[in-house]
Amino acid sequence: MSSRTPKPSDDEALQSGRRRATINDVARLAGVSKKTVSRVINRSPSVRPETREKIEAVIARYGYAPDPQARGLAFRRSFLIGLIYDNPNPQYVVNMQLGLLDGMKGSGFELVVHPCDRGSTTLVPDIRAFIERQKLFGVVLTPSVSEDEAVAEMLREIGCEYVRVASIAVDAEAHSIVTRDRHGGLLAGRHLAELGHRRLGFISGPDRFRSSHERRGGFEEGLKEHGATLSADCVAEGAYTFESGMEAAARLLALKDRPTAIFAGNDEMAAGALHAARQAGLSVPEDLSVIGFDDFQIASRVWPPLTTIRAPTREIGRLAADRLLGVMEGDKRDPEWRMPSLVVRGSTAAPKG
Amino acid sequence: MSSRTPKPSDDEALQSGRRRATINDVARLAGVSKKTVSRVINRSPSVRPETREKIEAVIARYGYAPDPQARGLAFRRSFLIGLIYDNPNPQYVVNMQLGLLDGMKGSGFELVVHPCDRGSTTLVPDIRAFIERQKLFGVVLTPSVSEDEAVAEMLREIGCEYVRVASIAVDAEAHSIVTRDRHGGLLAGRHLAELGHRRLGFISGPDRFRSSHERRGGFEEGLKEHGATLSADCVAEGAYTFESGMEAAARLLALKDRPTAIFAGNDEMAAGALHAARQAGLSVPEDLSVIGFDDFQIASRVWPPLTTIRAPTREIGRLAADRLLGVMEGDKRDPEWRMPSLVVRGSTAAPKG
DNA sequence: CTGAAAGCGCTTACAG
DNA sequence: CTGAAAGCGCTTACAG
Repeated sequence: MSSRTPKPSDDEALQSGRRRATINDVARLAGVSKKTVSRVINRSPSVRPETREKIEAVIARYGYAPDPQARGLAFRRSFLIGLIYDNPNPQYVVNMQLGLLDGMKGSGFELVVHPCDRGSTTLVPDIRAFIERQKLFGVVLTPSVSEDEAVAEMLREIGCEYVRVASIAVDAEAHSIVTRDRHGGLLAGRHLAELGHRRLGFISGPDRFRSSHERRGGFEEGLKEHGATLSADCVAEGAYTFESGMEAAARLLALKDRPTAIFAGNDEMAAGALHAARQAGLSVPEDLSVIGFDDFQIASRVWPPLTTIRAPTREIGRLAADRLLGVMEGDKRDPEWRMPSLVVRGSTAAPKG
Repeated sequence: MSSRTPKPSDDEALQSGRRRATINDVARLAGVSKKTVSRVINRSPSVRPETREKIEAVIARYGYAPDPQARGLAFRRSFLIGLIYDNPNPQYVVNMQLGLLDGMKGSGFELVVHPCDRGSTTLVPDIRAFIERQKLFGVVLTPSVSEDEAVAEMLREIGCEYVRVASIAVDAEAHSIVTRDRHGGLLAGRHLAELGHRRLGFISGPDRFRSSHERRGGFEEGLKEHGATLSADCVAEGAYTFESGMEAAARLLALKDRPTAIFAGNDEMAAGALHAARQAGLSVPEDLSVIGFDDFQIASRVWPPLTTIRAPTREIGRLAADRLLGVMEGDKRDPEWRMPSLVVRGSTAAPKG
């Protein structure tokens, strides 16, 4: 029986730390039932203060920590949170993980990573199997899989907690963290327009990423404030990769009336644009201004260092974890800290002449 | 009771997929005891073929998958594998995770990530608490925390399975994956010496990383093959970061008799060296050759693209998972696929004159 | 406010 | 080769 009286040797093992304390040990040592210990663990209000203190003393003395597996089995739900992503950028993934871990610190939850392929025909059942097998407490989804309605639908159906990180509100507030990419695009447009650029180029991300459209929309807005516009022939589609950025920029730079400044949808593509400019014999920023998006490490490694829009990915991850764990009800912090912001470096300048 | 006869409504739920099958369902439906089902799950040889087939048919029919939490509780061990790391490079971390996931695919294990701080005074107890709380099946450690003997000692003490990824054999073969950084260094030295360089510079990683020393040792070996040597004044210590590489390179380039080629301990520092060269008014590779290590994305993003040593991090991760899960006994593949290799790009050339 | 019983879904001895 | 009983460490009704 689980509530049997332990043999003397058992207690020795406990004392010496060779055996971890269980709820039964705590109950016995505190002279209460395990149910009452359970109440303390789960912060039930209906425990007499003296009883609570007595139990907490024993818990502290023996360094008792409830077994997440046993609790999970009884709760029919684990203490694991899944990060489901298809964004291939390592820096994005790591920053997001760090942010989630920031928010989960001390919560007793652990982070399980689950890359996926948005293009897979078995995407929804695969994710579902992952969640049900591990009985995940909840999941955090990042773009572009966060923008998949079929996935969200399935999550609701099986009753899994979830938070979707996306550039616009794709779900109820309790289920989404909005990254405001549009605002970042606006800052980029404003910056270039203020420098005096009037002939502008844009390299978009892939169509399936909502951020591609938001960044462009914001960009056009920013230009408009200063009477500039983005003409359709100056838009090239990329894939958020270095190579695609290089190719797209090469196309834009081959135009008879080439742009004097290019806004690339992310830093990787902006780095590609830098290479394309070099191959076209153009100097940055003298002949061409380039601005990126993300402010990942690469932005300051290339030459010239990229002016870019800083996306606070780690902070966003922290918010996502906070929301998932329900500790974000009363967040009254300045919302600015989670907004994209402009970082000016050496790749942008006023146009010549 | 767990073996009670289910109510009709229970079976409906099962049929429709609203309820997941348990070992009791499978046992009842197959007309055997749950113990026998357990034997099939755990691949026990002592089950009659016909019995096994009958059970497997039911398992397939209902898509039964054993609950890892319940199994874990009974086994006193979870089906989680921890990645414990302190390497701050996002690309390294992500590549390693992908490799581990490659090796874990289909195994039923999940990956839990656990960044740590090697400098923390509570490093060992923190890791220990993480492992014991989650009852991890095992852990994979990467440099530099993989090189910490106190951590390894604790792992053995608590009987946790582990694999240490390191540049040399720091442990018994069953517990280590060797990345052969020395060989990579040798390729770098050979390459530069073959190009004709005789005055060489080296930017090392931090002292606590064994790879710093291995890469240097190999480098000197490679030079020696061609009668070249690394003089002590041409060695600068970095910290595997971009900024440290920039500073270290600046110091080397300020020498009266400056080197014509620099081997940086990793790509990040090599990128820093490129910036330092530019600031010193030197062209790469005309005035200075630069070679990195890792072949992470950054290597092909900077200008000129870096000649570097490719470290097969993802493959190494796969090997680590294979070893941890014990599926690597009979690995007869060509060991070359897990060796560092030379990738020649635009940052190296013969010295002038 | 507190507890005894039953159960979560598995496995480990122990029998036979 | 197979099974009934007890247990892993918790929580959920249900009592009182």
